[in-house]
Amino acid sequence: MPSMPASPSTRKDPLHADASPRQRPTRAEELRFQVADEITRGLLPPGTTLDETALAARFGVSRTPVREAIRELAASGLVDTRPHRGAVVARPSVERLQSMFDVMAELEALCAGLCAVKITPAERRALEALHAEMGDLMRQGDFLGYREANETFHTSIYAGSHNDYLAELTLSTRRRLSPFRRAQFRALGRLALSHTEHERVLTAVMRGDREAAASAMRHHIAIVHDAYEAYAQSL
Amino acid sequence: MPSMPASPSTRKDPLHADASPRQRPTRAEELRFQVADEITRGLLPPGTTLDETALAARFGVSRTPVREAIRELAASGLVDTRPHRGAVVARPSVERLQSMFDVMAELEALCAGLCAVKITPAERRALEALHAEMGDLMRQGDFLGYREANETFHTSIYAGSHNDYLAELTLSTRRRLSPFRRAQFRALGRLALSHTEHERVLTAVMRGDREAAASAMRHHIAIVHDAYEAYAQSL
DNA sequence: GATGATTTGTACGTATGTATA
DNA sequence: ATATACATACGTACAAATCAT
Repeated sequence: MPSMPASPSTRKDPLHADASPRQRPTRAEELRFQVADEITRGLLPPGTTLDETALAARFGVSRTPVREAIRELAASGLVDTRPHRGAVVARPSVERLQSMFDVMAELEALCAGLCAVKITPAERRALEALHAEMGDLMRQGDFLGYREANETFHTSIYAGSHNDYLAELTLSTRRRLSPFRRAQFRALGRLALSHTEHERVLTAVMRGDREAAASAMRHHIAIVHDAYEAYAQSL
Repeated sequence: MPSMPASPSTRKDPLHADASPRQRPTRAEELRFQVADEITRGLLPPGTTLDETALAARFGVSRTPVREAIRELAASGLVDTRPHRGAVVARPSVERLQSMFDVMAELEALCAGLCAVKITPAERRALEALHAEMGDLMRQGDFLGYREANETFHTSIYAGSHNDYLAELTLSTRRRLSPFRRAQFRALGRLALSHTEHERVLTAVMRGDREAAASAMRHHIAIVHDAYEAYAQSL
């Protein structure tokens, strides 16, 4: 009795670098995943209040799993909760956003640096192939495709660091920031610039040059950051 | 061990470095805080199973807030949960522990580096005073006192970075690692060495030398790490 | 500022899945 | 392997706090 179209066959999200060893998913877990996805995709913009009863009704479950999902989202930083006052999608101040971006740049740089030293031949090939593919997507002006591949590129760098904890921290930070990076690749110029930055990261990684890789990635993230400072103004 | 009933007067938490704006604490929040504290203090060693019913009975509440507290602890990484199979205090593998220490060193180094550049005069004075005090504690062989002051020293460095998000990440990582650093200052030699390392960090910070501060802190954390590698072996 | 409506927090009962004999 | 015991997951009812009037 699928009382709700809880999306049994939605498009499989390739954004699955979670730490939980997927057993049979419980309702609370599905909810958490679903809501987290909607937050990062921008369907639930920062500041949106998350009404327990409404969510429960929407997903055809009781409030209990909804509450647990919200708790977890709060612990992961995607939502803010205040006792007896409900939960809202996190809406960090401009200062905090700046902090997060600064840390993001350092974390990504650390990943890239470690990646340059620890990447395996197989990962190396995959990364090169992905970069080439992204070149095509860029030339075709396929913003959506590039955006998706870009996620894979970055998570591949995280994985290449061969430090699981670092990869988790970086991915978690990336997700927390994703609601504020929606308009990232709107212009073709941005896309080309991003690709050039990637190129620098990639060559440094391929050379095994840790410092250069870190530096190039730090620069790349800073560029990305500048791209939507305007958005932050609107807070 | 007086696992008293209801206990409406459990308000003795002097360990408040949390990010949430303290309203009236809810039961689930108190539980989370309490259990987190017991985990980091080593009273609930890694691998301990957290029985919902037992915890509920022990704290004189129903299972509902216990479950929510456990969920949050799981999201923060202090406990591991598997669907329908309960929760246990996190017991990372040696490899993962290594990952976490490596990241810890980098995060602390980043904090120290930023601190060197951004510290305020007031913070500067407080840090110097604290360091001097720790010198006394060391000479007196006051392990417990030093240990406590050491926490303050490090969190002061985090705060001095003036990057709230970085401070949170670093503190969170420190907490996750604390169950594995229990035997840290057992020998006087360790204590003296720690103090010398702090001295190097401090002078670099006072000089405003970002690179030196980061480097000194990275080295310090690596030392600390080596100090209880033996412990990790026992996993 | 007090009161009623609404929402969150907690207790408890039941169902379901896991572990053990 | 089947059945039994038990812990967890979920639903529902009620209490408490917030907010709207």
